[in-house]
Amino acid sequence: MLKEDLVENTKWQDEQFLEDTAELLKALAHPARLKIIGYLASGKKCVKHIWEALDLPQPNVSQHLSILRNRGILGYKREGSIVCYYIKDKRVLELYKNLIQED
Amino acid sequence: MLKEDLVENTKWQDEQFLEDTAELLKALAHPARLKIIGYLASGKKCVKHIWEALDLPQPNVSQHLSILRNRGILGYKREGSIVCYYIKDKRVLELYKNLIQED
DNA sequence: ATAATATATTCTAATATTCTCAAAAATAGT
DNA sequence: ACTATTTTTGAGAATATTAGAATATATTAT
Repeated sequence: MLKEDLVENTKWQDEQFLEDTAELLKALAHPARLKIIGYLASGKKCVKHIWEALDLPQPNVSQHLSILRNRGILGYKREGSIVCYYIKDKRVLELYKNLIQED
Repeated sequence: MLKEDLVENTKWQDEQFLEDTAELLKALAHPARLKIIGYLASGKKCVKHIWEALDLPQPNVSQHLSILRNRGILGYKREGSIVCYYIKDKRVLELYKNLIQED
């Protein structure tokens, strides 16, 4: 993206974009939810593995998963008695990559 | 960034990274503050121009500016009787570019 | 049907965020 | 010093978010 594009860009005038983007960022703006994203960045994982790996109480993780799921950030698939989550929103993966960049 | 890097990446285990990043995202996760970032993306602007351009009450904008300033996202410079703000944190500009990308 | 395992939902108390309005600083010009 | 302009700060109520406990649901095996 060129600097000119940024100067001429008028996305910030689009209230719908602002609201949607703020919602997206709000969903990500929590240590536990970022942790979930980071853990899922390497691929689909089931709920039990998630809360065990993250060392957080199961209901708490479940709440955060539902927030991320409801905002369309995560997708899930039931596989028998277990449920596996994955990052559905590609933009979020890009954002996360951006965030872990050292600079 | 290669996919392997994402698989092997362990940033999500770094509690300090999680907290700092969540703070950063929380600061951005508001329509008015995103609007400010978008407006400033094209360069330094003074406060009056900001709240006029954004069509928001002046004290409200000032509060949002102080949030962004206190988190080190914005810098400012007094020029006589007016104060001008600019995006200081380069990561935020990168993030914003990422967010306005159509996909 | 019952038990065991895996996951989700609901409620509550504590805390944080948000907006609005009023008042207070800071600066410049007269 | 007085006034106008610009910007910041504070108090208040309204709303939202959070963790944690208790409970509920779904699936599988016996």
